[in-house]
Amino acid sequence: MNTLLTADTISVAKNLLGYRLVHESDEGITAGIIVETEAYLQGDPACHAYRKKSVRNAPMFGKAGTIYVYQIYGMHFCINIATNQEDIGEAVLIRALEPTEGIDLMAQRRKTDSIKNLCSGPGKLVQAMGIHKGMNHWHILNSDLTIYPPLSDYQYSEIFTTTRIGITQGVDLPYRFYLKDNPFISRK
DNA sequence: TCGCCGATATTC
DNA sequence: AATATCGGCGAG
Repeated sequence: MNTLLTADTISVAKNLLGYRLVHESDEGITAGIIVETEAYLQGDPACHAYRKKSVRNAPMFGKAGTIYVYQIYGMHFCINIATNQEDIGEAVLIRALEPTEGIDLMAQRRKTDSIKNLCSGPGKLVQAMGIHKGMNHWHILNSDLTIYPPLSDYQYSEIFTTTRIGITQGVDLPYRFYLKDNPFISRK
């Protein structure tokens, strides 16, 4: 578990696929399998930590496993997990989950009955899981929000690699990873 | 089903 | 002025 997060960011982004993200909230437990991630690296113009450390991107410079929650477009939130060594501003964006537990609660939070629409996007999964800004700077291995290795009987297909979604810089970098044929990713 | 567009706050 | 998004809308 330790080396999972301290490895280079590309490896972490790939290795997190299949892991389970679990949130034990006051409203109940929700959980899902990570099926889509993106890597954001040093020297990458799309990375929030590209220029310098700031109040917003500070969690990216935390030790591996530090949670980075930020607001986007004024109305949505996304969650990242910091990677690499402390003071290196890199992270993995969680983009989609395959819902496994607390689906009723997720549906209630998301105001939809479509399972495929619960966690198929970075803003969606944050809402469905009850992830909030207060988790910023927490650590993923020491929080109500945590990760567990894939269940022994969970078989997933190979990892596909593409360019990232929704960015206007670093558009050619192959830093998006998802499980082939998984119906819960953010886009085809 | 696809593509366009507005919402809305924080950062640059 | 730009943004690591989403849901609603209208056209096909």
